Amino acid sequence: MESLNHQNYMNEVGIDCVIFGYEKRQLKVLISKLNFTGDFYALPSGFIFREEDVEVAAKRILFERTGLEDVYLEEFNVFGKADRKRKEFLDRLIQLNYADSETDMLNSPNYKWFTNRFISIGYYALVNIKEVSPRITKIDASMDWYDIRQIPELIMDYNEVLEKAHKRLKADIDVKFNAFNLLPEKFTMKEVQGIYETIFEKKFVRTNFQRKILNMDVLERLEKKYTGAKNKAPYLYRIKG
Amino acid sequence: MESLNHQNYMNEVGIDCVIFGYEKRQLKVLISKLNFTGDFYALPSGFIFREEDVEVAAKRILFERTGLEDVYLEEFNVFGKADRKRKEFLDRLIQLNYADSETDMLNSPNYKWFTNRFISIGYYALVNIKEVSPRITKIDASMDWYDIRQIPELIMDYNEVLEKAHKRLKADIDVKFNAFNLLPEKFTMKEVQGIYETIFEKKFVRTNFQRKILNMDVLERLEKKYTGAKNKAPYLYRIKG
DNA sequence: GCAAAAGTGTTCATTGTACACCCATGC
DNA sequence: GCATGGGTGTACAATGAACACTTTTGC
Repeated sequence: MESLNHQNYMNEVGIDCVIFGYEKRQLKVLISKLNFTGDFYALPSGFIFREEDVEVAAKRILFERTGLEDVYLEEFNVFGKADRKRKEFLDRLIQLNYADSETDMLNSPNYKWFTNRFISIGYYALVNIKEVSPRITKIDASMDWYDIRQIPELIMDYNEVLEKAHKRLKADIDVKFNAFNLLPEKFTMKEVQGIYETIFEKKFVRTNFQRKILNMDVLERLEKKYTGAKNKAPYLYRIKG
Repeated sequence: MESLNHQNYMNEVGIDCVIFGYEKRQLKVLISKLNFTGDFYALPSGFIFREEDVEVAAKRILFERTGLEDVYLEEFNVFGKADRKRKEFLDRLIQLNYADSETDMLNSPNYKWFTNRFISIGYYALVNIKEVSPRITKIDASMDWYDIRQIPELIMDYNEVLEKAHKRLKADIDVKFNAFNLLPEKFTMKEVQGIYETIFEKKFVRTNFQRKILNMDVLERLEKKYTGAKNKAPYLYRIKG
């Protein structure tokens, strides 16, 4: 188990991130496979420096994992059960990876730190999947995008965390008009419709959808997009302001 | 400064409560005046035991202050700025109350504990004001209901906390149908309308309001309420389920 | 019967949905 | 011109707001 300088972190609070991306009519989530024997899948998470604002910490963690700054972020829930199955997960990890030196491990400061009771603050982020080059840390074997309909079994209570984030995203979209953050800066109405249809899992009538979105009065129309296709070129849009 | 057994509490996280009540067409909030020289007003708050679920802690704190169990509770925001003006408040309190022994005070464990960097989880509660007999603790001089339009200056960032709770309550009401929790078990439609008009600060047309609420399909109609007034007796309603 | 307040029905306006129609693009 | 897909207009339905009307209650 790698060494971690605990001193500088708050040791009762952490941050869990649900990072949403969109591609090919699929809503995707960034999930890490841990660099240990055994199939351990986790949401990107991190700790808060002693003198750091929580939101700043969330942005930092997001930057570390995606390389993105100025990401759309929303705090959606606190996970504060006393038992978040953290110990259960760690014991299994140690059993599979450190069978020989198990007793040493159980007495190490790292083990103590990690089995500490943690309250975590859940943030969800909306990113343009094309701009992200997932960065792995020492504890990740890989970081990949998973279709929200095909999420593997995650460690601890992360499946529940993910579910809550998804639910909250659906509720926010029609209120906060935030779906556009899943797209590049400029996009066509068809792309927006694709996102809505994917997230709500239903079709919208093209013409009425266009009016509905434009009536939100949050987009500005830009130049047309000529793709070379033999049909009328669609307008590009951008978030106002 | 009273003694507090820190050992059993998490020492980086706390809970702040915004307790809403309704009376005489006023939306009210429970605020404590601290038992110290100087006008220190605070929101009810508390700490979390090491092995206690956060939500359980919130319910416990609410019970301690109101004597109520099974209160409607909603987590609405995390307050995670590194500087929440906690030290600023404490220093002023000490200056006004312990001028003589100031240096001792600044070195006491209690002072260290209280000036610790705290992240707080904000809950708002909706209660039937008539059922509440506000209970003061040792640090409260009094606990009183304040009209939300006439809130005194609160310590730390509590005015901001209150504002966020109020904003969230307004947004939740039409989605979660939770306004009824401000009333007794049985209530008339006119009382419901009073709450809505107070919270949204506007009048509703009586007949349409009735239909709107009944169409939510969350109330069941009970017997009529005979008050002795010389007019048609209104029906009583209750939350379904 | 009368005044006060509760409950229901009816009309009109606003919004939402379905769909026809027209327009731009490249071959 | 023609096939393809984007943009606008229009008719109808559903919902919401304003208000008239009816019912109940106690004196």
